[in-house]
Amino acid sequence: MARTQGSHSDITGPRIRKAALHLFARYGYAAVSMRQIAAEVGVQAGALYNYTPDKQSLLYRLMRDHMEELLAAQKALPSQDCALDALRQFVGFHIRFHMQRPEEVFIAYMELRNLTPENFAEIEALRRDYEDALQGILVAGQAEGVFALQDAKIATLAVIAMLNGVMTWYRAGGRLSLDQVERIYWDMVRKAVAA
Amino acid sequence: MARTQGSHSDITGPRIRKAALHLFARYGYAAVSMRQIAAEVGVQAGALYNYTPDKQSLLYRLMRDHMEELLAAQKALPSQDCALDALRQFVGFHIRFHMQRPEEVFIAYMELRNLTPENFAEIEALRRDYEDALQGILVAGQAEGVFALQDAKIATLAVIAMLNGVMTWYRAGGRLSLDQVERIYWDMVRKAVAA
DNA sequence: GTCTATAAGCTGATAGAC
DNA sequence: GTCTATCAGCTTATAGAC
Repeated sequence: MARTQGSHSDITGPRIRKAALHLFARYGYAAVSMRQIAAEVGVQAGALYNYTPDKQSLLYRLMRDHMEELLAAQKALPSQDCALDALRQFVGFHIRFHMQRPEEVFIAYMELRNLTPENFAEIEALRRDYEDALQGILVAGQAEGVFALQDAKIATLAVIAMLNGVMTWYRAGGRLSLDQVERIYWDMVRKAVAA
Repeated sequence: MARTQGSHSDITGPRIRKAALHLFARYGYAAVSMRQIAAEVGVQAGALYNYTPDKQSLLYRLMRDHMEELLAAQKALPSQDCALDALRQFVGFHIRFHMQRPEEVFIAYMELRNLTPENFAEIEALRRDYEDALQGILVAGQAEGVFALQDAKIATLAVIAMLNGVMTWYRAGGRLSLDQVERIYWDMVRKAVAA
């Protein structure tokens, strides 16, 4: 990957973020050096600082971009006539969106503690926005009488935790197709919150 | 915490592991140095190597001790007459055991990738033993006709993922008591696997 | 925009004095 | 069993040549 001198501002930036994404996901933010990232891209370490002020900003940008994409995609979902349909849609969306970005998802919740307090607060706010979308569905379902929950906030966190569990074991080409996984989880979520 | 010379083999070892536990849980294995651990204990860095051959072994021992305690406690649970009672007991046990050891639990699943392949395989085997205990309950319940699951293995992982979610938000002295938390989760788990 | 060279400091681990 | 001193190598980030 060693390269000679030249000007590549358009492509080096994305390549740096992609290399950081792979390496952070695999070895963890703290265990990865700027030199490793540079080597993966094929530049010297000093060149990275034309694209990021420091290592922390690299991590923050990866996490912020991911959370903003997640929120934008969730907000773009078609509205549904009833809470049950909305929940089914949310479960399917959540599983598929996260399965398509396993590295971003892994980083987004493994590396929270490596953010500065300021950056952490911003990522947390985005995460709460996303949780609130699900909580809104659950509360609406309670009002409709189709869901029965002892505590809507905990139910929200429990559903997300259950769905995120997929990431720890699912591998494309394994025993189950994505459609099957989606059906299995939907069955459990539906029953868990049912009246 | 600075100390003068002396012989303390009986207490220094546990103190080192406790310091490593706190620091690894807070900052992550890769971000914590042997000097930081030594400073927390009140010895010089070189002294640590009387108790551990290296940093990796310190992490491995913390994780192995935790998993073995978890398995021993789970195996010591009184046997139940029916799968529903066994599942209720398992849910209560899991929540309470994990809430009492938030740092060990956090390390046990955040630092898996920092284990050597050999150590990782051993911890994974213990984790699988624990999952198998829950899976046995779910399969027994299916045979009894009280549970209905599309896939027992995924249901096992989903229930554990949901319960582990407690760790991310529960704080002692918060809005809910441990008993309430237990009841809320039991309600959702029970319904999720119900026939 | 990338390079080389460097600053200033930290890392895990070891050797030998006491 | 703990200390001090040390090794060899790594770290993030910057300065200045090209």
